[in-house]
This record gives sequence, structure tokens and C-alpha cells, in this order.
Amino acid sequence: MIASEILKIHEIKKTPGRIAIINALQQNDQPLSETEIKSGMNEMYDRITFYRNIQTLTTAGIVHKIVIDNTIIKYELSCSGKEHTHHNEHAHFYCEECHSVTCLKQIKIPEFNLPEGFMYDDSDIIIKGTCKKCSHQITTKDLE
Amino acid sequence: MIASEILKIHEIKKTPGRIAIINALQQNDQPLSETEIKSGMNEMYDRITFYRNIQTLTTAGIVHKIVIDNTIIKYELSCSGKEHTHHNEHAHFYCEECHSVTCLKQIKIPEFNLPEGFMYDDSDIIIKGTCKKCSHQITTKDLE
DNA sequence: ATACAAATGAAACAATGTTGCAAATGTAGT
DNA sequence: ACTACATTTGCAACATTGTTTCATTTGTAT
Repeated sequence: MIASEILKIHEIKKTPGRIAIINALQQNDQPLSETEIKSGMNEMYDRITFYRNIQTLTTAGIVHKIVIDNTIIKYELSCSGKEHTHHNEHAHFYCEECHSVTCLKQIKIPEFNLPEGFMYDDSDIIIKGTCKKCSHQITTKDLE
Repeated sequence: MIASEILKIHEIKKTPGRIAIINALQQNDQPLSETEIKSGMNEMYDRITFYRNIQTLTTAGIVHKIVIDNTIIKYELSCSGKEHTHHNEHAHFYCEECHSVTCLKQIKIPEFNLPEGFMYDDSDIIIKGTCKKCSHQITTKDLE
């Protein structure tokens, strides 16, 4: 689905900044950082507008924000395809070697059995470790 | 176990700042923010020293850092009791009403089935919603 | 009591995010 | 296509959070 349609469905004004963010996220299957999104936007990038648009898109449920250890922040489209999903569905993997973030679509968010009185809204699962590429590099280095 | 013992076991120097942090965390069963830890330290509080000590204690596995949406940061003792545990064991609940963070010791971190090549180190589960106290307040307000 | 490495605290910096406000832009109605 | 109005933008200035450098102080083992 094209960026302008997504905005229309959510009744959010169609502006260049927002379209650029959605396009950048659609063109990648992995979550992107602010810098990565910025690099796709030729010159017409304003830090303040970016922050405001990310906030608008996030509260609308279009974009999901993934935060690792409060330094690394990545964005992804909420469930590419489905529109009105406001909820995170899968876990994310953070590589402590190369600092990349990978969607683990295989690992679904389970149903949590919350204690009496608690109401569920959303959840995040961050798994940390070494990603496939890096663990391969480490292993081969050992063999040298 | 007393603060100085914990530091000794981990072969970390016993300094007033570190002891103050551990004491503050031991006196509360819920995770504390920097401000909350600070308020327990009369005057002898230095921001830079705090950051450095939190980092030392975190990498030693004594303290665990819980980050919500990269604005709210809370600290807790890693599995009060067991010493050499470097890993998070239970999920945390973030209340979107009162912004409190609660340990959900009932909800253990499951075994994740990572894809081929990925190596596991640690993980965080953050569940967001409305806590017991706040959901009660909301419900009673509806009845008025 | 001494010696040495590690920790502290100050200043200065860096990165990240927010607010107020005038100008520009998007959208709905004609 | 034009107008009107609210929303969004972009700028300056600010606020918060975290880091680096370095001289001084402190903890610990001998």
C-alpha cells in the first residue's frame, strides 16, 4: 500500500516529510534508525519535523518504535500490510556486535497472564545476543 | 546480603556512591529511577559519578536497567538473592497512566527459539498497559 | 604506613528531544 | 480553481541526558 493511502486511512495530512518516512521504511524489511531514514531524504530533512512526524505516525499506529538500551532507536512500519494494527506482534533481536536490529517474525508475542487488575495494551520483546552474520565471523576468526 | 558484600564478591571497589545505589535499590521492591535513587542520597550526589557507577554495576550484573520508550529508565537489583546472575529473568510492566514500572516476577522470560546462527545473551520483556491501582481508579470513576 | 590503581568531581562538550512562534502548506467547501 | 482555516513546517532557543578529559582523592593490598 502506498504512503499517501496509509495517511488517508488514518486521517492524517499528506505531507512530504511523512511520505518520505513511510517510503524509507517500506523500502527496507529491517527497522531503520533516524540517520538511515534521513539519508534517504535528499536535503529536505529537518530534525524537528522528523521528531514530530515520527510521533504522529507512532501514535497513529503506523510506525512502531523499537528502543534498545535507550541509545539505539529504530523504526519500522507496524505490521506491513495490515492497517489498523496498533500493536507489536513479533520480537526483535539486537546484535551486541554490529548493533543491528532484526525482526524475528517467527517469534510471536505470546499471550501474557497478567496479575489480577492489570490491563494489557501492548508489549515489546527485545532479545540480545550475536546475529547470524557476526556469529559466523567470530567462529571463522577462531579457526584462523 | 549487604551492599559491601555484593561489591566484594564481584571484585568491585567499595565506594560510598555504589553502596548508596545498592542500598536504595534494596530498600524498594520496585525498580527506581535516577531521581528516586538520588533522593535517598543526602547531598553527596554527583550526576557523573552516578552514571559511571550505574554502568559499572550494570556490566558487573549487579544492577539491571529497564528502559521504556527511551524516556523512562529504571534500575533494579538483578535477581535479589542470587549473585552471579547476569540475566534478566522476569517481565516488567509499564503503566501508561501513572508511569510506574512493576516487576512481574510471575511472568518468566521464556526460552526463545532463535533462528539458525543467532546466539542468545539476554532479553527484555516490557508489557504496557494500566496497572492495578490505575485501572481501579478508572473503573470507579466510570461509576460516579 | 605506603604505593598504586581505580574512582571522584569539575568543566566542557555532545547528542537527543522539546517549546513558542511566524510563515508555509494541505484540505475541504464553494 | 480560489478561498478559508486549521495543521504543519522550520527556525531559534532551550532542556535533558549522557560522555570525555584530567587533576585530585580514595580504596585496597602489601
